[in-house]
Amino acid sequence: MRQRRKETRPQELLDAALALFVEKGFAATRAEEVAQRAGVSKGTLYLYYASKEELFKAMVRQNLSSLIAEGQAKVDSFEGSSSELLGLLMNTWWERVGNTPAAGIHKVVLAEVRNFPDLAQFYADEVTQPADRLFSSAVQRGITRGEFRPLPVHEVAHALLAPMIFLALHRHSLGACPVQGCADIDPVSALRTHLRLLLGGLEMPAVARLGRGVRKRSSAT
Amino acid sequence: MRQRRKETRPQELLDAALALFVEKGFAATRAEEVAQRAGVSKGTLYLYYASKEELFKAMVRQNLSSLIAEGQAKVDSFEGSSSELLGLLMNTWWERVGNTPAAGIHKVVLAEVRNFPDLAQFYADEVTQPADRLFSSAVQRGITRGEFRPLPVHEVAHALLAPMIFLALHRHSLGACPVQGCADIDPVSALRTHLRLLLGGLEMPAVARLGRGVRKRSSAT
DNA sequence: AGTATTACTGACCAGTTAGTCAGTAATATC
DNA sequence: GATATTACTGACTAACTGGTCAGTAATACT
Repeated sequence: MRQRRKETRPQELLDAALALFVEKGFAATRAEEVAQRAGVSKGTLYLYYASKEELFKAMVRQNLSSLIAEGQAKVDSFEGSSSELLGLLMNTWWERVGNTPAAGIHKVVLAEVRNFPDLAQFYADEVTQPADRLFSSAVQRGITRGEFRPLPVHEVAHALLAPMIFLALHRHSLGACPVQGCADIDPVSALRTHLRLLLGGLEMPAVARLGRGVRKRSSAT
Repeated sequence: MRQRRKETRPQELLDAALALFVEKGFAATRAEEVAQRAGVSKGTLYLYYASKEELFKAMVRQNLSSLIAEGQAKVDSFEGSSSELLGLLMNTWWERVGNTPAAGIHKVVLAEVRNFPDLAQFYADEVTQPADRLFSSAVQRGITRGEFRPLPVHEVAHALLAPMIFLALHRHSLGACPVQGCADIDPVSALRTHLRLLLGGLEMPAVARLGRGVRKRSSAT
């Protein structure tokens, strides 16, 4: 039985698109499949979105753009220590992105931007750069307040983000496959270990904070 | 002019396959394209490899399997400190994998295993698990010798590997696209910062090594 | 030179899919 | 109830691709 529900179609199509694009990738997902999952015909899909690519962009905006803005606001108004801020950011990211289907968007973009050049600029403007600003500003805050050593901000942000995103990528690729002999790691525990390791190298040594000079560490310069 | 060069065809096909699979992905690369790049016709490609999938597997073996075995040998026979070993491993990985087209293989697998389930088990057996063993054994060595804190080995290995692989992934996706306003980071410098951060959290504090008790660090447990 | 062997070719087959549009039926208006 | 509007449908088009195989030509052998 045919239904007319102009208001709810876009959202239903975006939900279907997220699930299928993440599972199968952009090119390998058929437009008709998205339509079917949303309970409409292919023609209806093209009534709401001009092309598969526009559907994808709309889906990215819905799932990532708002979250990043929210996180930036959190950084700008945070009151506690910068180590706590980093922990909060990481946990929030994991709950709101890493542990949801949205994390799979990274996988799709990573894999297919080179085949769809238009998506590159879109994703850089809409996701990559705002996310980088977000984490970099949190690190910069720690350095400015004398809590963190004066390391290169972007590189530290990279070291923070990379294992999280990597973990998320894994869950949507090899981690989602039934593979023998591959012991899965617990994400939450891994992130805790990761943060602990990084803070060890990032925080000012206690001695330096007391003004008694910097302890010589590893041979790395 | 037609040529008969039975001996060199497989290598030429593998080289072409690596370049094209990395650039365009597995599904999006046409068999005929690989053949053309190798200077033969599509029929010849199928003379040497039974299917596109077998071609891909052969290409992975050629480019990754030998390197991992070599690295494992290096770990097993290493003499210096474990921090130096980690530095050596990371630099070697970057020179031999991260900074070569081979790094792009990760991207392809990450993106497409779910559409080609056979590849999952293959890649886990041939690459993921050996590589994990390699890095884990280096971390375990440090813990056993009392140089590193007794943290979860696999999770530390993950924190080590992830930013490297992530960097390599980036160079073969968004990093390869002409995008406005995206300041690229210097890989070598980023890896140095990364190792420095991790060793900060990984190495035993100097006080503990002298047997004067463990200094309390961050609030993380 | 003539013959046998085989590396190589490319037209072809069967199967796929983004996007279109003429037509259908569910609602709104009178 | 009749008419107008429009959300929705699905057959269709045009273009593409993994894999095949009958045939071709380069080399090896006699």
